Amino acid sequence: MILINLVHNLISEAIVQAKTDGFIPRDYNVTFTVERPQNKDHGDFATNLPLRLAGILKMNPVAIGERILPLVTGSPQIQKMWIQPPGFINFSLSENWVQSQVDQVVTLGDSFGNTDFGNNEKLQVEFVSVNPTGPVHVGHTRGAVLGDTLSRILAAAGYDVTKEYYVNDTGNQMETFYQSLYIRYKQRFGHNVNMPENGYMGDYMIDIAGEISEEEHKILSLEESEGIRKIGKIGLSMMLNRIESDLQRLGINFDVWFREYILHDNGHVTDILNRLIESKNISVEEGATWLKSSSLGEDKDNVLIRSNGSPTYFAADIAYHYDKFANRQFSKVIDIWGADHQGHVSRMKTALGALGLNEDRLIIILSQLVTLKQDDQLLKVSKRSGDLITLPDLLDYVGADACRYFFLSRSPDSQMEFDLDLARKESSENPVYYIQYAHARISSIIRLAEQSRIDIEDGDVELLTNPAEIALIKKILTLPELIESIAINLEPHHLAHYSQELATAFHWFYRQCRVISTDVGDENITKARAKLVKASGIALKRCLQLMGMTAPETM
RNA sequence: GCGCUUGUAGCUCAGUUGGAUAGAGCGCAGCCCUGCGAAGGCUGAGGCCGUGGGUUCAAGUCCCGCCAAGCGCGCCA
Repeated sequence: MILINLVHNLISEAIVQAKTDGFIPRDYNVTFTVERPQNKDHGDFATNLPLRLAGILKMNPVAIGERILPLVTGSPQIQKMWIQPPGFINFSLSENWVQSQVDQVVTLGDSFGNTDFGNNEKLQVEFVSVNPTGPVHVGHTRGAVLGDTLSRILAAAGYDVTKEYYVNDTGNQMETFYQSLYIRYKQRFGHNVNMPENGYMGDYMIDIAGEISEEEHKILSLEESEGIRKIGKIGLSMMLNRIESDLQRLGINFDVWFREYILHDNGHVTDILNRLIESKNISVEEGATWLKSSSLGEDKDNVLIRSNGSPTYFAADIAYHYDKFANRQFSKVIDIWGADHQGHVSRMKTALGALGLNEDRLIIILSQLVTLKQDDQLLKVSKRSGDLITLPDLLDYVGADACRYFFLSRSPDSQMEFDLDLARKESSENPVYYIQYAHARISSIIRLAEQSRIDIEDGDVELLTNPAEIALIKKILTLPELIESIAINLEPHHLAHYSQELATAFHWFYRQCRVISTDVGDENITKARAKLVKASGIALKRCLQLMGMTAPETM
């Protein structure tokens, strides 16, 4: 069991007892929190229960603590419990138990940190979903890293996770993409034709046009509309291949690439429309079909079917999300969207509600926009103008590991400025190297231990009594708790910070404690410490894996 | 105008959902390798937590106003 939950349970049991004893009114709903104090003098865990009870009991919090404390039963993990003003009950872990966990971590190996918290619940994370009209750029990359890392962590927390990319291969923007590509293609063969008004101007369009063989496809011999259709189909699949391989460079693979056109071809969009008509949430005005979202609490109504008869993106998106829940049976769906889609959030949820689904099952995380800075100038990111920094550009600059760590370590709802010069210049001072260095150092020690024929498995963990050793073990042991809390709060940026703290705890231990010693009489402590190093390596490697980063054994 | 998000050290950012003396990295000033990786460790300086009220035993955290920045408010996606 997760430690913090254990403490929580001990207190809950004490509350039940206190109610039985008549100390706390039976019908009073007691709320309290258990936290890890930042000050070491306050133990490993603390609860504010006495402070919370002070109001209703009209007693001094410390006095309340003195009544509650005897009701808290002991456990092998807890060594000491005490009351401290202004009214906290503090808990400290048993040193023996802490030491014993080193064996436990080594036994668990790569599965250390996993919990069964998610109970194998079927869960979907949909992210990136960049329109295939252009490459993935820096702004998308933030959401990509967030979604992928979150998926990895949720899987570690015991969920059955499906990673999905929604391909918007239909609609006006695609038509523009097809036309733009057709024009570029004709230009390539010397035709004097101009790009459409809002065409996609990026150089990648010229690249793609250049890769399409006229011998094979004979596009120029077709009538214009036919040529556009044909080259569009080819261009779309080339674009998707690029997106897929760019994301793979970042360590991201999807389980499902869901194509929007299927929703139209299979009649899902029409189905949804009928369901909404049945539920009387539809109106027809000015030739268009509207979702009457304003009567469901939204600011305004939204068009589902345009007056020209074609469904909007919104209509398809409703069908898509309905399919996730009703047909594919995900218990929860996490969508990661760019902040520019923020206006879409509440109407999407409202639509699901209108279809009789519990809108809380859809969780939408918005990642704020990324602005780029180079030479102290802000760069504008516009796909159509072609003025953009793409994911492969970024990977060439800073590498996948730094890229992932950089994006992951910031909370998604604060907008960030990506200084390209700094990211590049800092590469040797980036936190990512600090963490990876710790892993390389650990690997180096393990190598030396093996060469010296030290039997790590034989180490006696009870010899690990140095404060640096205990602190390191305790830090390692918070990983399962962290994974569980990320699964609840969906805030993976904490993992980035934890990794750094873990590396710091290790580096400090390394300075304080000689691990491999050839001195006579040091054999036992050497074996014990080598085992701790191994456990540290397991925890650190797990962090790096969850963050999608490499765990180098040398650097 | 309305809505969403943000404002914490010189810079980039955390802050365990209301707790005890507000933290980390970079940068800055020092100190530490004749033994396992110095891409490391240690010490120090640096804060009106945007601002003004409020809520209570307790506010960076919750509520209201104001200021500033970003985004959104299409029969685009």
